[in-house]
Amino acid sequence: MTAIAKEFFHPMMETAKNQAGKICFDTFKQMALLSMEDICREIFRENQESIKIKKEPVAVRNLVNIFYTTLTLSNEKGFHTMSLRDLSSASGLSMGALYSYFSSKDELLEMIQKQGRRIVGKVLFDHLDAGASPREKMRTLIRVHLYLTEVMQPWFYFAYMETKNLDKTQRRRSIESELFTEQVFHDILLEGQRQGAYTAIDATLTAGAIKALLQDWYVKRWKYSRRRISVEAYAEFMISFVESAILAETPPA
Amino acid sequence: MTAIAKEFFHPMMETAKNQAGKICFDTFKQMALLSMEDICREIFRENQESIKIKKEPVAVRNLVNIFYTTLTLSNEKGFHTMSLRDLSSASGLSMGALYSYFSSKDELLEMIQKQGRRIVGKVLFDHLDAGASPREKMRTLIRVHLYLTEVMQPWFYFAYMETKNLDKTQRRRSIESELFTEQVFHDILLEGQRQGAYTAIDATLTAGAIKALLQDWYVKRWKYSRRRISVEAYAEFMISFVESAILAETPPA
DNA sequence: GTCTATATCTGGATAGAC
DNA sequence: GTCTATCCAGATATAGAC
Repeated sequence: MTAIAKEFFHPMMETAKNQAGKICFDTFKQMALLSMEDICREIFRENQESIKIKKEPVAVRNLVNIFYTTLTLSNEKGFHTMSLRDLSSASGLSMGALYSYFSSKDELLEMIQKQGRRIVGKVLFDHLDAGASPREKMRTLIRVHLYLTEVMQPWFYFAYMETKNLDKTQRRRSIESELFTEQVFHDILLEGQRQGAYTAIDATLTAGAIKALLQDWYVKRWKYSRRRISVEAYAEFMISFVESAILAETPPA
Repeated sequence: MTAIAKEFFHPMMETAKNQAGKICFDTFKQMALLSMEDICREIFRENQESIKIKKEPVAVRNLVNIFYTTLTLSNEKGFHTMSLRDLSSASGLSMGALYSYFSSKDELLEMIQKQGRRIVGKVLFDHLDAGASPREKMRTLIRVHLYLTEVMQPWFYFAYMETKNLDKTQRRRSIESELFTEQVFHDILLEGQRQGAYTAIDATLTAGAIKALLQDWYVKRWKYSRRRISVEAYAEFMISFVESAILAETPPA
C-alpha cells in the first residue's frame, strides 16, 4: 500500500475543463484541493455531540491522525485485524485519547465510510452537466470518477474492502451508493441510444461493465502502480475501450 | 450470499464443445461434475499426515461440512470475523473435533486457498487449445473462466476477499496466480495482433480489463442474481463487448 | 485533554475424559 | 474420533490520576 496523500479534493469545486472541454488530472487536483484537515473539520462539526474533545483545532489535528493511521493500517491488513492498540501506538495517541473521538471501533468504521460516500456523491453531482451531450457526459464522468478515486484511493479501497464489517443499515447504504453510480451511467447510455449516438447494446450490462472497470483502478492500484500506468492513460484507454463497444457506426448530425 | 452448491467441476475433464465449437454451460457442468466430496477427498489425501483422523469416509464427510460451513460464514461476515466457535456451532462439530482436521485457523484458510488455485489452474489449462485461432481461444477462455467461477463462486469470492489475511508467501502465490491468468489473455491478444485479427490496442491494459470483467461476475454475484442475468448471457455480452474493442475492421483472409 | 492502569470479555488452542 | 472443560493471549472499553 502506498503512502496516503494527505490532500484530497474539495467536494464543492467547480468543474475544471480545458479548452477542449476535457478535464485534466492536474487541473482537477489543483483547482479544488481539499486537505484532509478540511474533511476532518467537517466530520468534527457533524459529530460534535459524540466527540468529547471540544477545542476544534485539537480535535481536527487528532482526527486527521486517527483517520490517516486507520486507513494505512487497515488497507494493509484489514480493519478487523488492526487492533486499537496498533492504532494507538502507530498514531501516538493513547487508548484513552482515542476513545474521546469515537465510542467504539465500529463507530470509527462508520465515520470513515459515511464521509467517503458523502464526498463521492458531492463530487459526481457537481460534475454532472445536464446540457452536455451523452457522449460528453460519459467521458467527463469516467474521468472525474477515476481522478477522484485516484486522489482518495485509500478511502475507496477501504470502503470497498470493509463493506462486510458494516451493520445491516450501513451495508444497505453502501449498496445503494454503488447502484446509484451505476444508474447514472445507465441513464446516460439510454439517453445516447435515444439520440442515436449509441448502439442498442444492453444498457444495464454495459453500465455494470463500466463500473467494474472504474473499480479496478482503485482496487488493483498496486498492479497499475507497478506497471507505471498513469490515471490519465487509464482514463483514455477506458474511454476508447467503452466507446468502441457503444458508439454507433455513423454518428448523428 | 446464496446457498453454496455442493457440486463442482471435475478439474480433469475434457472440453465440452457443441458443433459450433461453443462451450455451453449445462454441458460443461454435466460433463465434468466434481462433487465437493471429491474435492475434499483430494484435500484429505494430500494432508493425511497433518490430519489426525485416519478413516477416509469419516474425514471426508467432516471436511465437506467444515469447508462448506467456512465458506458460508466467511462470505457472509469475513473469515476473520468468523470465530471457530461460530464454525463449531454452525457445523455441529466441537472445537476439539475441528482441531483434528487443521492445526490452526490460518491452516484452514490456506487449505481452502490452495485447493482453489489448483482447480483453476487445471481447468484453464485443460481448455487451452494450442491449435485454435486467437479469436477462438479468447472466446473459449472467457466462457470457461466464467462457467468455472459460476459453479465455484463461493470459492472464488472467498479467495478474492481473504487475500489480505494470508501470510507473505501465500499472498505472493495468490498474486502470481492472478497475474498468470492475465498473462494468458495478454499472449492471446499479442498473437491475434500478429495475425492481423486484432487491432493494435494496448494488450496489457486490455488483458487487465478482461480480468476485471471476469472478476465482476463472481465478486458482484448478488447484483447479477438480483437482475436475473444468466452466466451465459453475461458471457455473450462480455465477448461482444471485448471483441468490439479489439477486432480489426477487416478480418484477415 | 491526555495518560496509565485495569476491568472485562472474546477467541484461539489444548488436555484429558469418554 | 469426539466432546467438555480450561487455559491464556490479546482485544475492547473504562476509570481515575494528572
